[in-house]
Amino acid sequence: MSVRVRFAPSPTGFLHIGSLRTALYNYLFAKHHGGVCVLRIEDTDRTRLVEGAMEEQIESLRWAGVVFDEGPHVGGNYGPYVQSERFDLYRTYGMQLVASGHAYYAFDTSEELDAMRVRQQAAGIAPRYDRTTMRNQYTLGEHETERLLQSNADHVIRLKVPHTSEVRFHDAVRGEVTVQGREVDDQILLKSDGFPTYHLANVVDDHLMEITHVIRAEEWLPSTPKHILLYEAFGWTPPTFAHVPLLLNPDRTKMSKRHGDVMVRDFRKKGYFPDALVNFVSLCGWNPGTDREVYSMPDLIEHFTLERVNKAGAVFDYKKLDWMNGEYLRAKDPQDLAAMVLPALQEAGYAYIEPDYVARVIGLVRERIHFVQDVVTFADYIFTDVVNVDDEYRAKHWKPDTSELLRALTERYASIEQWDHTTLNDVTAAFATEHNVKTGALMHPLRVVLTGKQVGAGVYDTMEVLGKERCMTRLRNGLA
RNA sequence: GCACCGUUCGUCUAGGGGUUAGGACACCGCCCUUUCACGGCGGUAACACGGGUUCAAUUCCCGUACGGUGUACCA
Repeated sequence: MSVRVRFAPSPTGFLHIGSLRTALYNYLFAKHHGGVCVLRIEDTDRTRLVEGAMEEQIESLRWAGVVFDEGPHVGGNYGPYVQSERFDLYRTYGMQLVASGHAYYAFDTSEELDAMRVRQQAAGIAPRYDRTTMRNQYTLGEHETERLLQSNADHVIRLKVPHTSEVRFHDAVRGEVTVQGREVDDQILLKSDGFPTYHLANVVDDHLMEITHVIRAEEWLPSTPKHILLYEAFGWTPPTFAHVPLLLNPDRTKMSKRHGDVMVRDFRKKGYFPDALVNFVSLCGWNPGTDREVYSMPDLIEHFTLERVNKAGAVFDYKKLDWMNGEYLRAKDPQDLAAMVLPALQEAGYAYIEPDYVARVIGLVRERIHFVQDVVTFADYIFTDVVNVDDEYRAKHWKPDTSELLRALTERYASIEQWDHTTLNDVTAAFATEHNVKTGALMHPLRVVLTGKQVGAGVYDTMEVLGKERCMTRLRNGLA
């Protein structure tokens, strides 16, 4: 049987970085096995819907390179792929369970349920729905139940958990997991608004869509027994489950926005490359067992296996991500990078600059920056002729005879025809020797006048990119 | 509280009955370099604890501790 997996986000906000990783693992697993990756939107909570969230999540996933074979945006033979469009289905299957005695009607109000939990906590017992004392078809009896249903009383349908059973399943990441039936709550399957809960919708859809492997975050592990029980109640074969570890904050709690950016769009906006982000995030909780750190999407697909997914949560290391992004920055074609940074240059107010020239600038400084768009501020003195001088830096290197020396050097430069690194180096070195000064006494002042900044690429390389004319102008103006 | 899951350098991780416990990020030092980076070399730094099993345990088993997740008419 060929592999079919799904990523099933809820459209309640922007795509979380942890969700991206879950989606990625699903995608990698599917592609590794030549299978199908499905996108399904779980919008059964009508109160938490956020308009545009589905589109944003799909866009973030597309940006990251996670592509789906089936989904609301691409179609497929198992649709619809949005749960609210499958509404009737869940009621049908829920009623089937009532008919077979695996589920039942309950009429409790939320106040009554709250009171029940308060009582249970006071008594020191685990808060779980008490089938024997609450208002449901068992305590109310057939007639009263029927009467309430006839009168359109608010009601839900709950799973009748066999409390004497033992639920056992094999998790591809964690091995055998066993839970006592008495620990499992009589979960609501159909809410009073007629929509299914995650648990019902999830099981029905995974079955109907012929999902073979459910790869999801560890937070789902505790409710998996409910799902297993549902498969059993329906008489269906459950898929293979794989609960992947969580992405964590530095304090090891579930990764949240309290500790930094967590939305994929935030990373995108900050200038991370999608391939770098994907590379990094795939290695949080999974490892191919080699010393290699850099993997392209095809590499990841080739090497990914569930067996090598870790059990423990992974703290998200922003610093290492930055390093990874730098690796990609240095490996990419400057021409491509130039195209990416053009809008930022325009936004910064600089006149149009030829992409070829921008590419040269990027080649000049990319060892020193983490993000492409850093070039805009890092090398601002190349995009404009306004040089903002770092006074402290100038004071440190500007000696009494510096101005005179530089004036003489400038006139020497005037005669240079081959304005490149080698010539500049030779001419400057010869000049230093003639005047009996160290080259350092020349280099720093040159940097001050030409760039204004202490930090930057090599002076000769910078001069080469700047060009003779602009260098001469800056030197003459700067020494006037 | 209860249930489930987890625990190798600060972080991501490799390893697995006998290893000098390996790599990466970060940090420190040196080299390269007239800056800062990049790169190269080197360094600091880890098997949570206690019992077993075994000739031998970081590795297997059991406890404990600590941590996380879950415990909704949310997903």
